[in-house]
Formats: sequence, C-alpha cells, structure tokens
Amino acid sequence: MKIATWNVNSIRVRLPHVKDFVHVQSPDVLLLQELKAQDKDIPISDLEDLGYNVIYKGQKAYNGVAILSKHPIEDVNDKLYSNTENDEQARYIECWIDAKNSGFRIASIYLPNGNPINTEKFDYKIDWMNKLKKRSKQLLDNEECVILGGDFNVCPEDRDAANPENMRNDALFQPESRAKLREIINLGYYDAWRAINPDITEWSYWDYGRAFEQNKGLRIDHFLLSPIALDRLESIEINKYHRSLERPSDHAPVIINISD
DNA sequence: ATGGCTTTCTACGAAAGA
Repeated sequence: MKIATWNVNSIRVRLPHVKDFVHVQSPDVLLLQELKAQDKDIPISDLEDLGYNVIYKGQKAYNGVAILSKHPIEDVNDKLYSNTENDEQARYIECWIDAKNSGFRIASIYLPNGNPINTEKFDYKIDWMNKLKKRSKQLLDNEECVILGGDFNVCPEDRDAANPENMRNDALFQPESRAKLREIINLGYYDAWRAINPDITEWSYWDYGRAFEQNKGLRIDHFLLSPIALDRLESIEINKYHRSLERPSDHAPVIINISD
C-alpha cells in the first residue's frame, strides 16, 4: 500500500505534475494540500479520470485539501471527515479508507504557516494546532491504524533545516510550534521519517529561487503514524523528481509504503 | 534572512506563502 502527501501550491497550475506523478508512482492514496481553488475550480474529473475516488475541501484563493484513493472512501459525510472545530479555513480533511482487512483512517493536513511571529497569524497557528491535538487524541482512542499526513509547517528540530540560524524568528521554528507538534506526537504518534531514518535528514521543501539547486531546504511535510500504523510501516521516501522539473511546486511529495 | 519567487484575486499592486 503506497501513500503519498504533496503540497502542490495550486492544483490548477500543478495538474500536469500531479498526473505525471500518478503515472510514475501510482500511489494507492494521495493527500494533496494548498489546492488554492474553491470547490468549483478543483479539477475533480481530471483526478477521478486518474482512477481515484476524491474528497476535497476547497477555498477561494488559499488553502484547500484533498484525499485521492483507489480504494473505497467511507464516511463520505461532512460531519465525519471534517475536523469541525478547524473548519474556518480549508486545511483539514479526514476519512476512512476501506482496503479489505487492512483499512485505515487518514487525514490530509495543511497546517497554518503562522508568519510573522508576534501577530494574530502565529496565534492562529497555535490555536489550530491545539484543535489538531484534540482531534489527534480522539483518533487514538479506537486503537486504529491512523495516518496523519501533510504540510505541517513545523521543523521538528534544528537538524530539519539547512540553515537553522536563519530560521530563529520563523514561525516554523518557534519553540512553541515545536512543542505543540511534540505534544501531538507524544499522545502516541510516530514521525514516520524518524522511525526509519533516526540519523538522516532530507528536505521536503525548498524556497523558489536557488534553494533547490543549492539543496538548502526544510523538512516540514510529515507522516504521523499511530502505533498500529507504525507496525505496518515498510519504507519512506521524499521524491525530488518533480521538484526538479519546470514550474514545480516548492514542496516534494513524501511517500510511504505500509503493509496490506 | 527576505520575498530576491510563485500564485491568486471583483487583479495591473497586494497578500500570502515559509
């Protein structure tokens, strides 16, 4: 079972990359973030034509998240797949994927950036993380296979940035942001990258400009796994291919394989 | 470190991203 997450920075501009990614990688489930389109402008039929069931939450101009699945999506009901406490911006969508005897709950997460610090934007980020923490805790109660994937907009540690000293005043790097992410993980989740790679860091985001050619980036796109999901984890990869092409997203897809 | 990119919008500059 292959599951990918990708902040595409506009689904309309990136649709050719998404199509190519699907043809190359053929993930069973693809989590998308930063669609930057309201519902009516999301190219749903193009995504369905790739062989996926699609649920989505769009918003005008900003944000927007989706889950694409080759397997049946259950709970297709807004009350079930929304985190209703975090609904004012389209940053969270969640569902149960029914994959015969090996189903799992999964969320596509686009956590607020929070810059600049010392503003209401940073406060919004922390508030949003508190609500995510509450939902994350609920999801552990049933001892299910739970997969939280997406753009978390937090570098967990200094080593998750190429230039940590340049990031000291950035919302992605604040002790408060990191502490809140740790609080969520400490409920009982595992950072899939660190579970497989305790000593190796790769970037999932590079600023537009020269950052990619200089390989100076951040690791901010994550998969958090419940214990049962961790037991099923086989591999993880940050795939840089589409980041190297013309007109790329500034993020690379992160791909995990879990046992069926 | 920033916006030096990129994308979006009741658009032609400003906001947001990270």
